[in-house]
Amino acid sequence: MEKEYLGLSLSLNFSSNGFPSHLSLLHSSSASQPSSSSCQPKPAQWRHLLHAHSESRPILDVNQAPSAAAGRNNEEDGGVSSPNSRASSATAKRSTEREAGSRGVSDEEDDGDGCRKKLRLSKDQSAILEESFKEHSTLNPKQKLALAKQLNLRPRQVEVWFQNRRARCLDQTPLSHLEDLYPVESSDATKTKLKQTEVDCELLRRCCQDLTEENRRLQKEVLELRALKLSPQLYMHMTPPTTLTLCPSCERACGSTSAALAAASSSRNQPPAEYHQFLHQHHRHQQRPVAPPWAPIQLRPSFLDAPPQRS
DNA sequence: GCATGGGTACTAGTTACGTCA
DNA sequence: ACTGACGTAACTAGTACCCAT
Repeated sequence: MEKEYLGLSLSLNFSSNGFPSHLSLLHSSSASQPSSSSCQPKPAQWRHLLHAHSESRPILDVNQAPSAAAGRNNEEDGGVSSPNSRASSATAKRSTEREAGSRGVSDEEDDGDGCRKKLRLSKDQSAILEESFKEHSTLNPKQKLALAKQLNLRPRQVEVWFQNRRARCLDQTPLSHLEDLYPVESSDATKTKLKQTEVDCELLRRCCQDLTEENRRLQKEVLELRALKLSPQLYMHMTPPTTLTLCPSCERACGSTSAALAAASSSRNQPPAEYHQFLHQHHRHQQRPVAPPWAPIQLRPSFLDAPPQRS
């Protein structure tokens, strides 16, 4: 599944807590804050409400093994044909339930226990699951069944645990390549998705700062060049270069600026190397971290005539 | 070879329960 | 005893891929 992670806009507005608005939203929702729409019961809530009003079912001890849980449907324990049968059947059911308007009720009857009771896995169960996760972060149907049998859980529970575990563990993130450029100190060694989102946010904030600074510097440079253009006696003394040379102080072509100068000089027959040296003599080069790995700044060849861009 | 539909397996996001300070 | 924060099990919705037709 290929995803375009770097489609993020850099025109993010950072709120007072340092998070872009949509990330703040993510942050808050992950912290289980009730959403605005929670006034109206969601399907699961309907299910819960329905169950709360029906006293016909006995309360089950969900920490008991499936075989011991009274009334539980154990169809999955033999789920050879459908390792993800519950999810799949739920997916298949969704459309029909939507049409029938009987959402949520049929699941109960399939499950046998009605409401969502939360199982707390024992330390042993968690340890075995962790061990298994270290070996392979995904399970094939056989492994899932074996693990479920070993742990006395339903295969669906093992499956859910692995899904949640994968969500919690992020080794590679879309912005991980920026961490070398912008090291972020983290107090906690364990990477959760939420923590990684915070780190990503910090990376983007720093990149944004750098780009703003770069933009300011370039605008200043354009102004200087424009002023230079208006004083003809200055480049009367300059000899046109035959080749474009590297800047001796920074040992690079000074990024897009020199490229734009080269482009401009090729069309205007102006001396870029001398301009460059002049700039070095007249203002200090800022040594920044390596430029962020996204699109280089494109300047029009006629940028010397263009009015300064507003940031 | 192609379109199509069903099944499967996954991710992202959300909800709700259990625990703890 | 109560409460809010937090971790996480369980859920929904959506998507990609595979395979049979």
